[in-house]
Amino acid sequence: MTDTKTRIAAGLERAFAENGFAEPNIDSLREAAGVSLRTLYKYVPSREEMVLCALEHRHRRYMEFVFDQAEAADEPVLHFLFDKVSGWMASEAAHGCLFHAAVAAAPRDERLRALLARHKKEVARAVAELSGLPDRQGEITLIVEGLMQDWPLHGDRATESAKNLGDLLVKAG
Amino acid sequence: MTDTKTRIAAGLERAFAENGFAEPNIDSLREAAGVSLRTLYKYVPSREEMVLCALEHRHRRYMEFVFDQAEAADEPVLHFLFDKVSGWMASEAAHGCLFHAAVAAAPRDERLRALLARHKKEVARAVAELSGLPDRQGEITLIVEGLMQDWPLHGDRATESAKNLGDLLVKAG
DNA sequence: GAGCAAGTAGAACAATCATTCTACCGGAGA
DNA sequence: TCTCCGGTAGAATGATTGTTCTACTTGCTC
Repeated sequence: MTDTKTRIAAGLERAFAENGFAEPNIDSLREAAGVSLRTLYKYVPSREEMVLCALEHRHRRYMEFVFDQAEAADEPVLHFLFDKVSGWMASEAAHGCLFHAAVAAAPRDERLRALLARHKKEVARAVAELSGLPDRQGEITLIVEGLMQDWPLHGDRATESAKNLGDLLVKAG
Repeated sequence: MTDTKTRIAAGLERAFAENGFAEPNIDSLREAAGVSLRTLYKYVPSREEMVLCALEHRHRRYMEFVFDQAEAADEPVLHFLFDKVSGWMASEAAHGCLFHAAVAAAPRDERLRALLARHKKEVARAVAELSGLPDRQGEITLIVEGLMQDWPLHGDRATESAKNLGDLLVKAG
């Protein structure tokens, strides 16, 4: 039995991922969290905090989804990475990166910007470690960002483009 | 003297670009448009329409900024393209692509999604025509998307990564 | 100079919002 | 058995929202 705070965070994450950050009001967030209004505010005392809470939960789930069991790959490591990212988009992020979406909705919010920066930094570090191409970290990051942005529009064609670029990167050393 | 509708569209575009789509209320939009409330509603009869109006104006300005005078380039054409895009980010889009931001704020809005798709399609077509690499359209689009997403975080380093990837693409033919 | 088109300024309104508060319930431990 | 603890249900509140409306001004044209 997961504890209440985690259940709330998971529900909030799902609500924001499905409906964006502008639309959902407190009552729909409460319903998604599956909890009473009083309990919701007890654990997450304002709407702003609800956004941060959802994103922190998102970060943990994303890192686990993309980077766990990475050594089990029997395909080129960048193909494996881009397939994982595409799989994440397909199952969890049909509307694109949730962190960029949050910042886009409220670009003046410094805490959100900081959270985005921290998330992307940790992703870049994990990517560099996984790929074994530390001096190509910038290029791989850019491909991943492009893939996440382009996937909602072009689906698997975006994945193929990412893999092609990855191949060129590997070949060039 | 530009006509009223254009002045309103320009003001709305600026307001949404600076403050995102969730935060600005009608009165701040009115102020940015530099017009009275009555006039604002006369030309743009709802907040939803204001978003669409701003994005249509944005599209025209973006296409002009990035793709006009493209033949005057004396550097590799993809370098020219990525510099243009970076220049756009620096002067106009410090928070990333406004179309993706709009959709991210209200992912259920079909009209917004359609506008995003149309914008990206026209950009992809112009990119293919400019680059002279029509069968690499997917890869170039992905680099451009990655650059626009990554630039707010990494600035010129993102531009360099994009150019490196572009060079690999050209070399591979 | 009358009339009209196109604007400003801002009050009024109904709806919705985030947040707080009151009242109640089930179970576990002393 | 009593009594907290952690929860539910939902009403109350006060601020804010998008939108509409009234009253007034300015410049152009017949």
